[in-house]
Amino acid sequence: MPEDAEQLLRQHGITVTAQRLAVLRAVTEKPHRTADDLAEAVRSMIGAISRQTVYSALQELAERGLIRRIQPANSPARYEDRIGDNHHHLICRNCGAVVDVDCPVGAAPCLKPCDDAGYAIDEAEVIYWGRCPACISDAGATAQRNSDPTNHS
Amino acid sequence: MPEDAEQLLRQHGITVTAQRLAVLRAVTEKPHRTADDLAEAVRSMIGAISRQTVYSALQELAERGLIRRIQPANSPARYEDRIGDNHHHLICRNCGAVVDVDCPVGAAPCLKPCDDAGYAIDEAEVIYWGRCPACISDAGATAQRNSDPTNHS
DNA sequence: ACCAAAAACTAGACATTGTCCAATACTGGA
DNA sequence: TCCAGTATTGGACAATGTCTAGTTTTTGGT
Repeated sequence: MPEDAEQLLRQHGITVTAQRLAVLRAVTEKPHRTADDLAEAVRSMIGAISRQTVYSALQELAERGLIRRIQPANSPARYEDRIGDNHHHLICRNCGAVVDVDCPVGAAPCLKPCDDAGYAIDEAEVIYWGRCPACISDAGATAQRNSDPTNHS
Repeated sequence: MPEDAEQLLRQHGITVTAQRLAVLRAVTEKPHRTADDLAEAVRSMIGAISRQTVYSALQELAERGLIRRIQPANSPARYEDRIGDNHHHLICRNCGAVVDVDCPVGAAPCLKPCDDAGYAIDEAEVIYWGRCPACISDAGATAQRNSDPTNHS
């Protein structure tokens, strides 16, 4: 099975290493996790990885377009492998859970501002903020931030 | 002139202090600045202010709805006093310049996702990413990040 | 297979942004 | 004016990410 991933990396001009394969797999297995969570996941796959390597692997993968980094306010960056379809995100203000939502419009940039002020716009990033079903039913009582802000898509 | 601002704070249930007046004035004078920039501005008004006070003043003002905090990726939080009109932002990937853009739709939440996944959505945050006119004409040559990512609206 | 060059990995120090806390100073109402 | 309640301050701390120098691994040619 690792064949596929190896091919993928090579096709994108990325040299193949155990660390990068594991990082990519971790992102794929459960999207919207933080660098730290991913490092943990990778450790359970290959035993050990340094923090720095996780960061550089994620950066490399993101630069080459294999994964996408999302950086919600009040949260460390998160990563996902669903790319190229211009979807957006819905984030719970209370627990930080992230879910994907399809773009209501279409291809990027999915929105054009009335006045672009001379900017060359390449992306319209949309984040919907609200409360997730779990936090709504918890009625703001015991709910804390960061219960499991990941694979809710 | 400070009369107005004092009234404003009192009306919003905020106790009036020299620091808060200065912070509010700093935000108003030049929007989209960071806490650090604002601290500098305040110091030139009233001589001195602690970092912590700037942060708590900004938080207080934001909570009471007098100012709004925006937190673009790869940038410290920025603050603006234009509130209640659901406008969005256009940010230069190269220099970080921020400009306001009017919401192409109207009142918040200005967009409804097709599938809200059971979330109670209260805001759709839109950030347009691109390159500002200055960075376009600099043709990626000498341009560095953070030339003056502020009052370009 | 082997070797050299290039690239990636690692650990640790460092940078930035923001928060916590306890002591002191100020504000607003009686 | 005095007092209780707030706000301010500075210093330590926390979270996330980056830099760097040295070591290890991968790659491509023999």
